[in-house]
Amino acid sequence: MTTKSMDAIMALCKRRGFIYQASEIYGGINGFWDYGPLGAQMKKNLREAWWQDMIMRPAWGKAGPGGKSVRCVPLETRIIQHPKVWQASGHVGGFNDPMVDCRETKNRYRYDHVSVFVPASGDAGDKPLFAFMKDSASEAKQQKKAEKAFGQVKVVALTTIPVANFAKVLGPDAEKVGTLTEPRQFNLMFHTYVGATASEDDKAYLRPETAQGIFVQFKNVVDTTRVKIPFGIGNTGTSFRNEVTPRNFTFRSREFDQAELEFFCHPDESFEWYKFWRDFRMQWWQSIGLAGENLILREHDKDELSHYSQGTSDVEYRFPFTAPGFGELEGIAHRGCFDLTQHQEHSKTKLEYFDQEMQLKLQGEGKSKEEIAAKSKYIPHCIEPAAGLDRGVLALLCEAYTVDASRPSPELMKFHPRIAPIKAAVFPLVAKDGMPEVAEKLHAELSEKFWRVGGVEMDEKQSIGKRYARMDEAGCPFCFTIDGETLTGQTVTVRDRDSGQQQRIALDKVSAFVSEKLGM
RNA sequence: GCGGGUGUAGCUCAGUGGUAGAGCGUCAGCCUUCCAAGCUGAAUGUCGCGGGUUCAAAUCCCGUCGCCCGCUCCA
Repeated sequence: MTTKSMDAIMALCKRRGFIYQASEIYGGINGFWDYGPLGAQMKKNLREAWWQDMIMRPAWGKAGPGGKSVRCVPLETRIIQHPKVWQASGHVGGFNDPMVDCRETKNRYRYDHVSVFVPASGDAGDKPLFAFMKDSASEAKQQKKAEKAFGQVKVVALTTIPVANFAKVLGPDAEKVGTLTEPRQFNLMFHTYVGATASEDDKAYLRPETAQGIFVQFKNVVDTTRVKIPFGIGNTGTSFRNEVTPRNFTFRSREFDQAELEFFCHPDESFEWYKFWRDFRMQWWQSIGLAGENLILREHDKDELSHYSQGTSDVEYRFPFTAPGFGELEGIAHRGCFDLTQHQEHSKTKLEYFDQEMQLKLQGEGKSKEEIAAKSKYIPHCIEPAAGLDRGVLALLCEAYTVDASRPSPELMKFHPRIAPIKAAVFPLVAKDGMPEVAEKLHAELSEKFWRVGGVEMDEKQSIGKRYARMDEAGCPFCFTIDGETLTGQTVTVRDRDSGQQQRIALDKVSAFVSEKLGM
């Protein structure tokens, strides 16, 4: 396997209008990317495919565990939620830790975890202060040095030492003094202010994930839509994370779109549903063009799991910049009842589900009242397939990018027809002899039929080779050419993008041909 | 955040102090009966941005921003 050139992919994305740097004419802004005309359509196609296959006809109509039908409903929740949402979810608590870096060793430490040996008497004079991490190798080493320097020592927290005195501090693993940076906040959530006065009381966050909106509206959906467990709620939209290091083209962007499903089920069935969604999500990515060995499903090890999770898998793609490793496209997590329980506690609102079917079933089985009550009223467990749409687009771009030196136009994008932003193109072989008129008519017919799913192009300029080449880079799967035979025999050639092969089909069968290839 | 690299036309890049260039692409015309073909012509740049040195800066200096690579981080 040869690794594709990320530089070449990025150049093509710019050149053909898939992806532009955000705010480029102002010098760009780190971690943000815009989509050009082809990229915007392509990303829309990906989102539509997700919406169709996860909400409108979940899992392609497959039956779930126990032969149960899979029902999902859509939801659209806001980027800005009540700040308490993020306290309940754990995002506020988990990511507010100030850190200090060591310029010498490149180590990074939690500011409030660093301790320091100082002289028991107080004044260290011009001798250094010895920082260390409790229960690490640095503790004994620094203690020895400190006792040699001061005799009696005591331990204080680094937080008690003025930053101005950091110049005298010897970092835990450092050889030279004064290598620790001032403490810096690493808060992955974006802040904003709600209301024009923008005081601290108005502080709010831009969501770091779309999932919490689903949990927050879980009760409303249950109360107003007649859904019954098991069922899913899908939510797509933009999320924000202040990534420490945005890197690798759009892979780690600070603003990105997610497509998340929360599938709620009875705790006893949750593991079966987890496996169901895990396996389907893998098949789904394969179905839209990530069919090769670059896509893997990776089950997390036990020690990687969150404390509440009974299982997590990642769908991972081998990007050119991760190869030979893989990068995450989607995580499928068994989240237990963690999120609903958290929101129930923080909001003081009952988020239990009353399962009448379960009650009737248990009654029929003659179970005790206590058991029936316990088993038919519960906080549902939740399976979360959470996909990154921008990462999906990036993986599809990387997978599609192909260089074939034997072709007159070596670079082409082998998009799956469902994802391709341009679905078909119509060319008159030469711009005369009545061919443009026929082409225009066919173009109008195809546009009429397919405008909902993507572009249909018509091009009569320049040589036929250039026109094919342009469509290759845009990833258009089929080009139809009107030639002399069209005028006499009512047939056209259809050129397959990936093979360059042509076949003749009847002019009046072109529309049906495209429909079939698009699976419509 | 640290270290290294880099930034000139849409793309790839040349240009080491003295009039901003090439190839490709794009556009127009001609030609052209199937693969970036040929001919002619055209448009496109605050040389990433800001400051400084200089008679003169794409070029030297300082700062800054973006991108790439490595480290670090990544609920």
